Amino acid sequence: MKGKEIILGLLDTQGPLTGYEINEIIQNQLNHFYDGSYGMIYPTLRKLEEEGLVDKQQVNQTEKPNKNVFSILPEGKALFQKALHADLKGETFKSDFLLKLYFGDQLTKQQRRNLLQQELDFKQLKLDALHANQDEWQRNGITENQQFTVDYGIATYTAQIQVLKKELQRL
Amino acid sequence: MKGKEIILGLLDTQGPLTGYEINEIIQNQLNHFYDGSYGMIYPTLRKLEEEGLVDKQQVNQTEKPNKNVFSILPEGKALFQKALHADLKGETFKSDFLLKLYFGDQLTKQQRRNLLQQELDFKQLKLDALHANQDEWQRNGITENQQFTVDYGIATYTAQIQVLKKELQRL
DNA sequence: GACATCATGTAACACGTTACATGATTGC
DNA sequence: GCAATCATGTAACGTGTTACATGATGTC
Repeated sequence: MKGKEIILGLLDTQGPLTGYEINEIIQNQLNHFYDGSYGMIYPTLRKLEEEGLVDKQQVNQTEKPNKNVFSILPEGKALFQKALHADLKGETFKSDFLLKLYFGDQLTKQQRRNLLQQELDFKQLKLDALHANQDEWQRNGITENQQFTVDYGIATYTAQIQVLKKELQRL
Repeated sequence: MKGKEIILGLLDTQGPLTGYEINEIIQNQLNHFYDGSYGMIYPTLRKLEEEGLVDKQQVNQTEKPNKNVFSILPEGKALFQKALHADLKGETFKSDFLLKLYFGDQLTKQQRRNLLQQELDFKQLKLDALHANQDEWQRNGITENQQFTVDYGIATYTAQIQVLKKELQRL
């Protein structure tokens, strides 16, 4: 699944949304298994509209800036269903941290420690955010499957934090 | 770090290599934190040569097809060092599996089970490959840091396999 | 004769990133 | 006056993917 299908999926399961709201969901709920930005969201929404897969409605607001609310159309729903039932694609993971360590034979002990510590802090932040967000999310309703994606993320981060801590102690 | 720097890094740390050998290393040793293919390797090698960062030498072989062996040049080494000491970039992770589950409220129980089972099989394969490869790798020499990247991968996959199994049992 | 391994490459395309550019409203 | 939040978008670029295209040598 790519940006296009993910936006369709969000519109299909959460109802009409603005580009801004789509970004919020991606940053908060999909953060640990997908990564998107405005630079992808707005151009994609425009394309989806051009292709007749979504519908745009302008909403004027007085206390806030005006906004464009997008709704999914039947053609969009069909395309999303197709994507949802397509063959499972492999995941991609790229880690600058592991690459640097892999090549980092020439690094000093202090530089290695720094790398490990930075990565540890980073992962810890991610884990905290996941926990914090889960509480928020549960109040607005979360499905069993979505809860599982959170559990999966927590388990992954927790295991990684453990390995990082262990290695830091060893050094 | 991107393809360009990774290839430079491999040539710097492992000595002269062919495109084919670079691919082998990426598939076997970097597999769990980087993903590259011939479609990236050969065009990148050509660019590196054009930029004067690597040197190409044709080697004729009798028992095997002829090959092009690439060596890193001082300019290439400098660029690689720069990349190695640059700020740590965040990682990217994209999981088709988690995306489908996230959106998969409408999926039947059987479809969910299939997804989980497929992902479990997939992760198990990755873990087995990592273990198998480690043995091979250790014989040819592995640095402490490289050993850590393996441990990190094993810990991650193991944790994920556990969550997947638990969820499968629950269903 | 078929298959695995070694070996190299291109062309067209898709996709997303980065940087830029703007601006209203609310609350401190 | 300033920061935070809400809100939208484009242009240029970089990077990698997909599909295609080829072929030698060794081994079962």
